[in-house]
Amino acid sequence: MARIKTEKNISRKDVIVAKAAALFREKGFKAASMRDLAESVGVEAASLYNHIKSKIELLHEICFGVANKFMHKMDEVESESINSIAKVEKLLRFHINEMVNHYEEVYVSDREWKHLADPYLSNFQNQRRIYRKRFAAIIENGMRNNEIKKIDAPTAVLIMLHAISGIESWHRSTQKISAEELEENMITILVGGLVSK
Amino acid sequence: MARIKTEKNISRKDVIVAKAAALFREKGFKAASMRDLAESVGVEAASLYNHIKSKIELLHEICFGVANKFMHKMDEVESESINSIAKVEKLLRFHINEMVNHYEEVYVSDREWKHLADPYLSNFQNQRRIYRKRFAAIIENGMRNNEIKKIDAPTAVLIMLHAISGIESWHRSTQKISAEELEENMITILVGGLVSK
DNA sequence: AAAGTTTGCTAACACATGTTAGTTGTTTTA
DNA sequence: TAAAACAACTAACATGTGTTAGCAAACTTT
Repeated sequence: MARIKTEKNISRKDVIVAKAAALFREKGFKAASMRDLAESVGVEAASLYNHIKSKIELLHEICFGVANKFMHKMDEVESESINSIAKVEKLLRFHINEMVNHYEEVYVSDREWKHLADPYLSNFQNQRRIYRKRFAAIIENGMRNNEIKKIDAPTAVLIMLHAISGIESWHRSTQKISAEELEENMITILVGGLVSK
Repeated sequence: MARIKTEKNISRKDVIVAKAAALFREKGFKAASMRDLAESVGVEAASLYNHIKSKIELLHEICFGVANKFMHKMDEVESESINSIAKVEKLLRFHINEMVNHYEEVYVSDREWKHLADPYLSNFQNQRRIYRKRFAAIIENGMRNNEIKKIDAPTAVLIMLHAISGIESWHRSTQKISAEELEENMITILVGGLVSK
């Protein structure tokens, strides 16, 4: 009857959520079973329910944890007094770093949110829509200032966000360039494609 | 006992595969049940097995159908006598068009391939790896000719391919710009981020 | 050390899943 | 039009799923 090990300020639930993120990332939400998760936590499946309400709750935790983090960053960046390109770059670097350092959660939030059920589903979709609108607004502002070439801002946002989700392939690959190189390369290409020359 | 309707040169199996692609795209491979598929085809679940061997076979058909199409295009483009940027642009336009016009299949092939089982899984992953290497080789060639700025080619490939998969969001969105505008915007940003100025 | 609380276990349930067997109806072929 | 092939149906099975009930062990508090 070995207990789930915890460290200071990390609840057993947190441990389960983290393991769930890794598992959902690997197999997908639907394909990952509670028995799989239990094994990875080192416990019987039923025991998980002493800490969580349901499987879907794990997905809530992951998705909204990520969504909130990005929304807060957006608040922060919007309120800074820097030009639009700099704002875009700051957001991109944040996305890249999150994708590199909190791969599992971000990936799951990105790819598995469709398995959420209402009202969480609508809520999540709303947050996403709003986030992208705010991102697009920054780009449109940059276009008005002639920092950014004339393009469709929502399309630019979509390209950038999805491009970053490509870091998945970087993680998977065996001969990785360093995280710093990756970041600089991505910024070069993505921001380079935006600036008006 | 209404039969599955077919047109000339389209087998009942083709109809099922197409419906499966739509369903897998909507719900994900694991979450889509054979009973769901049967309903969408207009038949009982067991009847599907007169035309297909298994659920996973449907995924094979979709994934390798898409993979082969892209590989053939790569053959074609590689053998053309045009500069590297033009090759990249041609490939990108092909990707964009496939994603716009054969959304379901391409999306499923992109997102659901991990549910393949060996030996198909390894085979598919191999094809992907090879495709990306060939794409990266074109970019590296462009760098040697000073058409393309000095960047990590595999990273550039990864950005471009994932950026295009963002067309998913375009499909989902209510106020779409036209497919032509979408294509031009994507090319502007992606190719613009590559060219050395 | 006793009492209370937390966390684990085993067993089981209800249900959804992919798939097969056997049969009946429908088209195509001879 | 009879025979052969095809494609649909109903019924069922085996398996895997998320989850609950009830109990035992291990911490925590008093």
